[in-house]
Amino acid sequence: MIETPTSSLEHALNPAQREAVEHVHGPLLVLAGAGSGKTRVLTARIAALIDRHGVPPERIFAVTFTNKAAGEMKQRIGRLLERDPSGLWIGTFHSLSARLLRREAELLGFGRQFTIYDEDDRLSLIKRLMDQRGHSTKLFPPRAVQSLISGAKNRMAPPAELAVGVSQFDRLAQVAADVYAAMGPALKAANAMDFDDLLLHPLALFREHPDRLRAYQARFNFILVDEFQDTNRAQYELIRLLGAHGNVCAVGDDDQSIYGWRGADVRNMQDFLKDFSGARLVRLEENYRSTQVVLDAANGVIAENTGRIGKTLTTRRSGGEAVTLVAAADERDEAEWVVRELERRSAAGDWSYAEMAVLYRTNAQSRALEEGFRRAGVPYRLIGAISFYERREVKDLLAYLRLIANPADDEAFLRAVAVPRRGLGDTSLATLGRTAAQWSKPLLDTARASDGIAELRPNLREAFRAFAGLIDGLAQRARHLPTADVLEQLIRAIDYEALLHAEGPEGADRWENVRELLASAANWSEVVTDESEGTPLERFLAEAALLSSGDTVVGREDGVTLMTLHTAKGLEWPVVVLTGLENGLFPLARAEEQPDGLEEERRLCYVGLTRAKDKLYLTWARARRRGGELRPGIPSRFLRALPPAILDERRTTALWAPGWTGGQAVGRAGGQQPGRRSGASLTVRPSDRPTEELSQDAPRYVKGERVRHRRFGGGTIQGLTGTGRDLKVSVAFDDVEVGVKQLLVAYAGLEREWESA
DNA sequence: GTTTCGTAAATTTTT
DNA sequence: TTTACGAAAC
Repeated sequence: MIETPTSSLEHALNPAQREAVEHVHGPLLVLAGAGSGKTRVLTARIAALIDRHGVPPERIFAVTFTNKAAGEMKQRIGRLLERDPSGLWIGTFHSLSARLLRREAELLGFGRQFTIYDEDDRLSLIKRLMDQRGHSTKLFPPRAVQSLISGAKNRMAPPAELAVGVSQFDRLAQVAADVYAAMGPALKAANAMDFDDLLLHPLALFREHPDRLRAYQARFNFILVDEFQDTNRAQYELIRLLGAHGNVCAVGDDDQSIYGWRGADVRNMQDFLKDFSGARLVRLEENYRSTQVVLDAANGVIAENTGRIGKTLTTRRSGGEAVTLVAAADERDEAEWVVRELERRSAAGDWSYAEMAVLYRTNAQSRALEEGFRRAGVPYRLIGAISFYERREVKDLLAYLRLIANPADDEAFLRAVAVPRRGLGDTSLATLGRTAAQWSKPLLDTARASDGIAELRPNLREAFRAFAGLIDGLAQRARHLPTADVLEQLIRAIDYEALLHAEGPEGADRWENVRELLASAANWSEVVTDESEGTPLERFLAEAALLSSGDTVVGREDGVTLMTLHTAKGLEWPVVVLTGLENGLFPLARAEEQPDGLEEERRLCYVGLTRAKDKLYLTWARARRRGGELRPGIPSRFLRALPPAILDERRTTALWAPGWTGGQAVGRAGGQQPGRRSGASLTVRPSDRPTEELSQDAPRYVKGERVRHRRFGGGTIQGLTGTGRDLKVSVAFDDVEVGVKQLLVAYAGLEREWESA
């Protein structure tokens, strides 16, 4: 990340940037191209508001895309001001809304101690509601139901609207509408809000209590929104309401809109100009990040999109190292090549590992990469794959804490009651659930009063009562003890350490995570803030629920960064490797089907390319294991959009080595490849072997391909089965006497006709 | 009849 | 890493 001299920051601003900083009153839309210094503008603007215009920090409402970005921005502002901007409201839409709602929950019929349901909680609630309401979870996948409901919420559409205009045969939409209608009351009964609710409830609050809207409008004199292209309609509405005074600065880039699948709507950028009349439009088109070569690559890709607002990015960094495009045999070979190359460049003193990032479309791809880095002993850090707070042991303990904070949290109850096993299984829990529904009480209350449940055997009633007693006792202590102490007592009470260690060697790692959780709980107890925004325990839980994936780092600080393209938004590195550039993976097959989806994938590719300052590597594999199956891959259509003049095309040695068969030879190559001397790859002139043609031998042998056998002669491949050593091909030989044969590739010694020719 | 435990299948991107 | 299913154990 670019470091700027602290005191003289504004001198470093170009005219457009300065205009964005100095336009203080009235609406402002900043169209900020990639790498055009928008973070710098935002921080300078906030610092100027406070320092030069005397705006108290607590009157500024600044929305960032991740909490990490908020933290960094706050630090930078602090450095500019040479003091801590305490009181400033800065964070994601979700965390700012949660903070606001904590103060106003009671007006909406929620308790102040409401909990935030994460994706898992919501899904399991949906499943339970479906069961309760007699909808088959087999016929109607809960995930599909959830995504319909979430989509409706993001559009601010009520349940009834979900089934409107839908064919009466579209049972899924009808089921979703029914579950959606039941979900509101269920969430309220559990005193819980899901991610979408965090955005919708403030709107309801402002609608039902105009005085609260006026109060917040009067409080937040200045509003800033980063990554505006990725806001959804509810978020836009929130800004429109809070920012009715017009002092709203929105910063975005329509070419970097990559969250359409979760309700983000680029139209918000055009609507801003309509809804905030007299809005000033500032374009930041000078890129300070990348070489011309990198920008040429990015522009080539994004130019294929239609309906762009349009802008021209320029850079003074003419030229630059060519973009290296690498064809690999499979994902393991791809990882190996990437690791070797990065190792080579690090050894050559070109860049340090911390200056390099490897990006991918799906989290599943991180595994092969991680293994490659580990095998080679090259340090790396993995961002966001599994959040700390998503680990089983952490979720188990957080479920207890949630239940202690909010006794109505049924999802927390169901998780906590199952760890450790208490002899209370599905049947008993279903009975408890039915009774709770009859009594209109949360599960914990029902468990406490389980003596009144005739259907339960006495020992089960006792087990429920004991569990409720445990929670009640801890809740009692939570009133005057710090969170960390409560957590410690809880761990002792359920003998969690022994439970983990009984799981074997893995349990020790898990126990380490528990200790880490204890440490972070201890940190939190120290922070003192306004009581109206919740107890330390409540804020600790909210923080855990709203942490973004980019906030969770595993590995060495000085290592190569590994993360998804989505997580990489807003970041930059001197060296960026984009992996898995194959049709069906990037762009994803599902997205390829609709034009909107494809355009969004293309923007995602643009985001990835523009993360690079100096050097881009692009890799694709001719075969890739997906879901245990080895599948052939062809180069991504995005690669065709790259200007040939800036490309340096290569293939890995594994692809050159004769006799390579599936994954088998890749392992062998890993041991003794003479790679490092010559850079582990050979340069191929594009004209010699067009990438389209190269794709045809993936994996090495592919259906329809011509091959030659020592004894049987020429033939055509009919099909492939198995992987690695067990890879079998069925070949229809030209000699009708021979006919169709099943051959084990590893032993058959087949040759490809074009190689032998 | 229940619970628990083993094995197998499945995952786009994330607040 | 959960979730789903089947079988053993209680």
